[in-house]
Amino acid sequence: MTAKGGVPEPVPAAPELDKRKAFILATVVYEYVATAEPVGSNTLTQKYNLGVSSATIRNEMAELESAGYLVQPHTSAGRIPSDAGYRTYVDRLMRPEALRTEEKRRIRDEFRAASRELDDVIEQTARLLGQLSHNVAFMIAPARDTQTFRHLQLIWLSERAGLAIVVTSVGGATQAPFEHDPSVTADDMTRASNHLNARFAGRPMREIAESDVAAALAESGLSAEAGKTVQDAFRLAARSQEPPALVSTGTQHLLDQPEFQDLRKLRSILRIVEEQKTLYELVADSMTNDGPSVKIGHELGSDDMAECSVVTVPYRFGDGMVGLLAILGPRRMPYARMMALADSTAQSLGEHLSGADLV
Amino acid sequence: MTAKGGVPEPVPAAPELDKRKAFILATVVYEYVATAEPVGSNTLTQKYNLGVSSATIRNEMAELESAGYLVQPHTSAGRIPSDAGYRTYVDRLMRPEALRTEEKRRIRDEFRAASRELDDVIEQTARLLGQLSHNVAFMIAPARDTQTFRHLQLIWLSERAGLAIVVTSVGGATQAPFEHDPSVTADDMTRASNHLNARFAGRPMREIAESDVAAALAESGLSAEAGKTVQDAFRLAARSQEPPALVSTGTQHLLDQPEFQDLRKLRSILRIVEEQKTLYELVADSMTNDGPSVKIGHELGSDDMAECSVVTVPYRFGDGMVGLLAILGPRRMPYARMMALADSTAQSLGEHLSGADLV
DNA sequence: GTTGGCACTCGTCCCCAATGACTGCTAAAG
DNA sequence: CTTTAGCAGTCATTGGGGACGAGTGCCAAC
Repeated sequence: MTAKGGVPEPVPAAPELDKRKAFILATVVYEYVATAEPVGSNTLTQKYNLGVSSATIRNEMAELESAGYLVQPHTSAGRIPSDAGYRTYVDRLMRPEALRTEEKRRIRDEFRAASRELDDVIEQTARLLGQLSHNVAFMIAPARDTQTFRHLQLIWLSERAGLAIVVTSVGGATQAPFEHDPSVTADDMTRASNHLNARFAGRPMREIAESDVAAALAESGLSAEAGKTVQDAFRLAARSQEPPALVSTGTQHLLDQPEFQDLRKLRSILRIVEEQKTLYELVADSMTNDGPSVKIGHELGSDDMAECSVVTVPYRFGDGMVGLLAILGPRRMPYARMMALADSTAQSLGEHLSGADLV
Repeated sequence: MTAKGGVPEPVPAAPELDKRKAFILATVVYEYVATAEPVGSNTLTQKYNLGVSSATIRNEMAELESAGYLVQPHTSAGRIPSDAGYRTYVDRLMRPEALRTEEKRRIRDEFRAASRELDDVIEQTARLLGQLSHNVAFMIAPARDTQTFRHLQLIWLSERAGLAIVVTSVGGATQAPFEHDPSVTADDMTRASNHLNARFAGRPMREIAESDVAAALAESGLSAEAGKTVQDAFRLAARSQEPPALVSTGTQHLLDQPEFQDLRKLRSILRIVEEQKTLYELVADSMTNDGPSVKIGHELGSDDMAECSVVTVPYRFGDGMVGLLAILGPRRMPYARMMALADSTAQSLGEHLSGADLV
């Protein structure tokens, strides 16, 4: 009941699946992931030491199919896992994988030489993950509202117009232009922004409500006009870059996958990857999870992505900032390894970002 | 000697090609671009009114082949244009196309609603051009050194560290972190930066040499230490974002082209598009050209791109700022139309960017 | 210089038979 | 009640072979 050829498959407890069914399901997933060919009862008995004949396996597989874990591409083919099959495999059957110490070190080393600018780090991490996973990798920058407010700076470019710059704990500065009524003096506005800085510096952006800003400005004793202008400038600069930047790499790896030789499927996936908004929506909810999450096939909620899976891991750093790192590939992906890669990378990224005095 | 079916082809003067050869070459390019099928002598005599028999055309085509303008994919196929054939077509044979007024207006209208932030405008333009051209479109942001310096702002984030922000005429602000020796007071540095602002505001970045900055800081009478710190901060902030940002869209359109059904070709192209650096190098030299430029097949200097062509148009705005807009597609592309699209888009983009008070 | 005619090449298409990888079922054995 | 061997049946894949046809080059005649 242990694997003979290839990597051994574990046989964990699984409620409604008896031990043998669980082993068969796990082995079908493992074999299909490795070969991309539907798995038949003979392959199973020949490559793995099951102790029973192929006829028995056939019966078991038929039951696994009617229970929804396996499907047959066509009558005379072997079985491949369904979404539910993969799901069970990921949740309960597979042996979680840890990277070898050497691999972990290689990843950590990649960050040693990394840039100190958040945008660059994120882009470089995406490239690294694309290379390591041989899949599409993409990164979502930490949402603005998980960052800490540091400074609002008003820069005068002309009599009536200027640039408002909001500096947060990472991710550098975002800016928005503002104009102001001549009745408001630059001096007033500078004092108003100083007041805001004193009052809110070090606070997480999400805690700085519009009403608080208004109240703070009102109590500063400055004219309502000046307060209003500063408040508008602050809001615009704080809100820019939303939704957060998304960078993706490695689309060329999709072409290596036998399931994407069909160009129609490939095209719709490419379109979604390019249209960053859709991609963002597919995984945004995983940002609040802890550790690696997996979405398999239709779980992604898009027919175009039905043949894909996505592994995501949030990366955290500093004081509660959180972004998302993701691997997108065919549903038939080595989940344990992808999760380990993503997890280690998120870990190293988080350490790098926390340790550094980032821009 | 004029076209019968389809759009008529022009018959311009062409030194070593007599009128008939020129017409045949132009027609082969036109027909091949339209159908993606090698063009034979019969197709030509049937679809176009040549006044001679197919045998004569065969003789002419054989000569065009030995002169290097046409090639035969295999013995029993028609001819397709070579790089040189396309080149001659583009330079001397094709009738330049202008967009219909209605199309031009549609493009102009797209910009009416466009963002005021340069990065957003560039991204939106890339998407627009991808859609219009049904090809890959990419944009190179205006090089930093074509921009005008407006303001250097030092922001204090702690006792010894801060953020230097350089605001230029467009493209918003770029920033770099700096640290300073405690012996230098913040006040000194602020005065130093004020001095720089007074001295250089409104000057093109490329004219502000390191030595000028050093000289200006020296003559300001501030300590060498303060001057040095400010100079470093300025240099770093000014140099960030180099090479300029590149955004691309429309890779999915490549999949529609019959020449890229072969996934090997597709993969290497996708890799290059993703690796923005290579793409940048392929076309960077066209930035100084005036109006549309075309690079055909091997002219791109990359074997991987041998089946592609790129149409580029610089877009100019403000006081000498220049970026690049490009369409990348199969060598078999409707050059006149692509050039017209790119040109009109660059025009509208330039107008939008010049007219607006951009961030 | 042009043309019609002709033999020749060669990629494409389609049909069809052979193959073989599976299955499900059944009846017998454990 | 479970397991197994055996067997008939299904069906995608493969490869051969012939027909097709598009297109060429060449040549002799105009």
